[in-house]
Amino acid sequence: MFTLAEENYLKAIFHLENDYGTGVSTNAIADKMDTRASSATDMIQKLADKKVISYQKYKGASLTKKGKSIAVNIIRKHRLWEVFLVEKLDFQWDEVHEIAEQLEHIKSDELIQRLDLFLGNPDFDPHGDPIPDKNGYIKPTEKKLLSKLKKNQQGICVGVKESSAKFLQYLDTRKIGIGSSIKVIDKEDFDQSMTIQVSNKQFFITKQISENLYLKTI
Amino acid sequence: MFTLAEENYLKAIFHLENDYGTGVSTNAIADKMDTRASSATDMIQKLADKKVISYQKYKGASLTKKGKSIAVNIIRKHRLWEVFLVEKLDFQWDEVHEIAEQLEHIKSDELIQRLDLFLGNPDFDPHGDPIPDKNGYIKPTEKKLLSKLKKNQQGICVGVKESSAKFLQYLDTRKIGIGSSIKVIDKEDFDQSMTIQVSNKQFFITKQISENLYLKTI
DNA sequence: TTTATTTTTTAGGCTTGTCTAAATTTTAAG
DNA sequence: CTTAAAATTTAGACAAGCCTAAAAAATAAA
Ligand SMILES: [Mn+2]
Ligand SMILES: [Mn+2]
Ligand SMILES: [Mn+2]
Ligand SMILES: [Mn+2]
Repeated sequence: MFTLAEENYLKAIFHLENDYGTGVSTNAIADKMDTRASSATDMIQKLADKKVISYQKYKGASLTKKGKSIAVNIIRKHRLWEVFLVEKLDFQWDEVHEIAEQLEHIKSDELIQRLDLFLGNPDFDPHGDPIPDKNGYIKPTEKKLLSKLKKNQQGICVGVKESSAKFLQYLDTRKIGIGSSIKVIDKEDFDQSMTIQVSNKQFFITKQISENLYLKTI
Repeated sequence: MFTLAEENYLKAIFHLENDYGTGVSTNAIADKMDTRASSATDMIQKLADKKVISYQKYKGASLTKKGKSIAVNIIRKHRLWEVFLVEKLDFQWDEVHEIAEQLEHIKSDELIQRLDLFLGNPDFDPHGDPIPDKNGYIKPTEKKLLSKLKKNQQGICVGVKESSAKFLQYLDTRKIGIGSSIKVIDKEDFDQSMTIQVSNKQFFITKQISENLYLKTI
């Protein structure tokens, strides 16, 4: 059985490997966990002892099959609970992450299986992130950052890269959400800023925004 | 803010004061928490420092107003989650306690308020225990142990004193649940055993059973 | 290819919550 | 009232997770 801290480290390593490739540095882990490098080293050594990561001194860490499976299961729980909070309890998408951070550690396979059923076996969480199935399989989806689109291209918003409350609230003010149709009206070469159209309204966004919105192009 | 361990001790002290009166002994607490007396003493001292119990060396502990309020809130959360598990996820009443023991520590007032609403502001949990309202008020209900009934008296089962999975499963085999109508057909003076009737079936129960079933007499 | 900088690990400490063993206090017996 | 037993507290230790400061290794610069 794994402690809350261990589970959080495994999840962090999973996301880091996902985002930046295999072999995660001590500093990267410490950064993500908001702890000191020495604390990260301690935990890395413990996780290596438990065979959930492979690790050689100074060479970074990678999840083993077992470690990955644990991490994915936590992510599955996190995302299912987020769906519950939004779909059943009417929370907004910017309010659910912190609560799901707690709920993801509740230990009961039966609970998650029943929750999944209760929610109608959803494929995505409120932020557009895919929900791994009970075997840990994550269906690959083709999605593209808005920043990669050229003038006159368009698509449907299917996810956010950043999912901080701040960013999500910004999107709310612009009426952008999962399912929104977005078209690039104009793109500035110099700073990658864009004018986009969202349901007959046009406005200006910076690169920082377009780099955090995933679209499915049509 | 209170740690998980602190919350569990507060809850234990609340239940002990409820069951056996004010001023709870170190041993009683250690017993309920399944720890050693020395560990209980450590925690008692910490909780006294935090002003959530009043305590004098060798004299036992009692919850302060603040401590009681924290304890009741945890119990509220526990019971609401139990309702959720049974009503929404179709768990049996003997399967929910352990999961609720975890869920009761999730920290979010908003979550509990919304959960309460989602469940239709239930008054009782699946074991017949009252759910404190958000101000910590517990509506007093008149209920009587089956063991107190005399021959030919009857009532409706409104709760269980013991709520171990074992006991609940025993009740299931006899088709006894919340709402069941129970009549005392015969009572043996010597050992307090009874013959009872539950929906046109009669059977024999020991004192140990009748002392753990709450009825509302009619 | 040395030297300087950055990254990582180690050493030693702290807090929480637990334990065993021993000391102390209270309560029960004689 | 004195002694024995039971309850409670204290002392000292340990694991988990974190920290700071210092040492060691890897990487970058000169
Ligand atoms: Mn989240
Ligand atoms: Mn999410
Ligand atoms: Mn319960
Ligand atoms: Mn209950």
